[in-house]
Amino acid sequence: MYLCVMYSSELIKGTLKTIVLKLLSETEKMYGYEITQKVKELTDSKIVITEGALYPLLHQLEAEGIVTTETVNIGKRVRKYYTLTQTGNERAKEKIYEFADFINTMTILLDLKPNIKYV
Amino acid sequence: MYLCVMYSSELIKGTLKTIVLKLLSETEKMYGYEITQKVKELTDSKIVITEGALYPLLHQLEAEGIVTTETVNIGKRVRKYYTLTQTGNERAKEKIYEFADFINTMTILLDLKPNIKYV
DNA sequence: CAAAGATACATAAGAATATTATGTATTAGC
DNA sequence: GCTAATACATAATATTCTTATGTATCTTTG
Repeated sequence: MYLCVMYSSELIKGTLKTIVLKLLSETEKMYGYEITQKVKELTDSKIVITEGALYPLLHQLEAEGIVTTETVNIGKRVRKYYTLTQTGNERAKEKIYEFADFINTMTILLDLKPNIKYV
Repeated sequence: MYLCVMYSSELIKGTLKTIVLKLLSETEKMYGYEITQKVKELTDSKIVITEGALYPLLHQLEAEGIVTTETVNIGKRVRKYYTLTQTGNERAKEKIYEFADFINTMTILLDLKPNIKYV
């Protein structure tokens, strides 16, 4: 699940998958806890992913063939790494593009940043 | 409810309230069907609000004191206008600001548009 | 002028996703 | 030795949207 310190929880619903796919598309392989920490770090604690949302999602992604897993023993503790499959990489690109487009649409709709110039 | 032609529905969850509050903050008073048409028009049919999502939300906003209603008879048909209260205006500003900030965070997180210049 | 589509409201059952809570266990720091 | 952090997992609940259905009027078009 999400636990969002700054934003109302309803706002963030549905972005978790996009975030996870983006991180996995950059880092080759990551484990669950690592993902939560990375998101916290990158968003300055504005978005904090909780386990109740993350783990079920990761299991779902695995079931769909979006990721493959690899279990590694760190001492006596288990760590489960997730890696994007080829399909997963495509899905990641699609999701990120979709979100970028969504941001554009919402920016127009909410009349935000009326004068943006890409340089 | 939402019925989104272009975006996956999960992505848009939670933005409906922000959209409605934004439109009402611009137009003084609007009725439900008008809101659906305006959103459709402004987003080029990329976001289409459906009645099953919209009406319950409007009723909820009324119950919370965010909007007041005014029923007008157009011929034999009824039209229910919604107007933001003072509290509603504040909530609208908050929601829009929150979403703008959320977009910024997500833009960083997803590494979108690295070089934007505001002119 | 009849049918289809648009206008205009409303609600209810179901699905999807996140929240909250709980559980287990190891490791690090104080 | 205790607390916090690391690391996994799941289950009950809540929220929000989807899908479906219902009623009724008005407009357009063949």
